[in-house]
Amino acid sequence: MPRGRPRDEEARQRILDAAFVLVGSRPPGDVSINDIAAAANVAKQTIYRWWPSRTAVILDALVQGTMQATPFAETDDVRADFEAHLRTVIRMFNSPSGRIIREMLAGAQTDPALAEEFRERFWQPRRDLSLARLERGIELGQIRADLDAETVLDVIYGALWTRLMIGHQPLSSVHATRIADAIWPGLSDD
Amino acid sequence: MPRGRPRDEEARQRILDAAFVLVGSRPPGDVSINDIAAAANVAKQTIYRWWPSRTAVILDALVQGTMQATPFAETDDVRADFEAHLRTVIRMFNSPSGRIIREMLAGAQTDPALAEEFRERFWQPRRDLSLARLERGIELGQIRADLDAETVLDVIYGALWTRLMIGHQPLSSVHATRIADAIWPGLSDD
DNA sequence: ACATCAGCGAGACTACGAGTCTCCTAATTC
DNA sequence: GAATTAGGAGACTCGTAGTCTCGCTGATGT
Repeated sequence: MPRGRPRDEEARQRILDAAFVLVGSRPPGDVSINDIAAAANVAKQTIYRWWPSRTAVILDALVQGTMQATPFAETDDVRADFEAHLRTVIRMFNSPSGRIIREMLAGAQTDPALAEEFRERFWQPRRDLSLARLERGIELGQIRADLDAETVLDVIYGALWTRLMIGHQPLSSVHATRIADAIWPGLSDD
Repeated sequence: MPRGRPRDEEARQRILDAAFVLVGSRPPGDVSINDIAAAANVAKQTIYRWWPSRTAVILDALVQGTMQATPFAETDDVRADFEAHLRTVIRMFNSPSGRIIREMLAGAQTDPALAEEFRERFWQPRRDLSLARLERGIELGQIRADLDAETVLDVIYGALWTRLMIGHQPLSSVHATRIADAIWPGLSDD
């Protein structure tokens, strides 16, 4: 046990919860670090003792609050699995998590360190899951083997991410089917 | 002719040029309105007399400086046209315009008015060009007619926009071919 | 018991940038 | 030449991220 008063784990949790709820429910860019501190019943310094910046807290809140939101089922129909996964991602984008992701992306454009952390902690783990499923689909002979895997994933999920960030069209679950309809004939190995 | 001293059109141009050069060449988020005013040899008030906000100036600079950067050739091979267009977009994303777009997207996440203006003045005009080419491809019998056009464009270009914003992988012109390779077999009408 | 150490709440304080205001001068119309 | 609007310079306000200080608290070590 280290010297001194131990960290208050409950306060830590209150901070992350408050960040998630506030940023997820208010107009984007509208939540200051003071707001989070007040909502968590915590002093600002307590936040800065454990996180290096405002965005770092929010990223933590996002990672914690969105950990299990997009599970990847594994049946013997790879297309169906991807379509189902697209639907979970769409639901997640339309939830508070979607707002938080948008804030993180905004920050990432002007803060390379945040961008790196976002990719490492949020983007890449999900990406790896999708990649594994894609490779399994190739093994199963359901997906062409001659394509660049990163590109295939960019194509599949890029449509969603772009709508999230540009907002040129609404994003609903029918979109999952439409994307699969457009892409799958070109991906399938027959 | 209206009363009073006429607007200094040269100053207007200097402001837009300075904004384009500065934002396009410096680390993102590193250009203040004072920097632009100084570089353009202009008083800050002169900027705010004509633009409502910092981001509005930069969006104007982007629109003006990127107007003709992604022309859409029309041959009788629709796939080749799209592939060529993807290459021009990639080149544009890797130019100063790309940095400016990233700043605008960052701002758009927290400023709905900017988001709307970005879509209207930058996104939609290009989108309309792509849409027209896509519909022409359908008429020519080179592209399936049963797909949702917006989704097809999301899929084609979303891969690029996502790489621009996430930065998980570099974006070079070989990517244009890879995207076409992955998508076209599913789009072509045969 | 008591000193020591680190965390906590409260709130003052600093740094910085967006946007406003003021003052004076310049260019144009009536 | 009076009125009007723009431009340059720079002070000013305001809000927020992040720092600092202070008195207090909950642990450990002797």
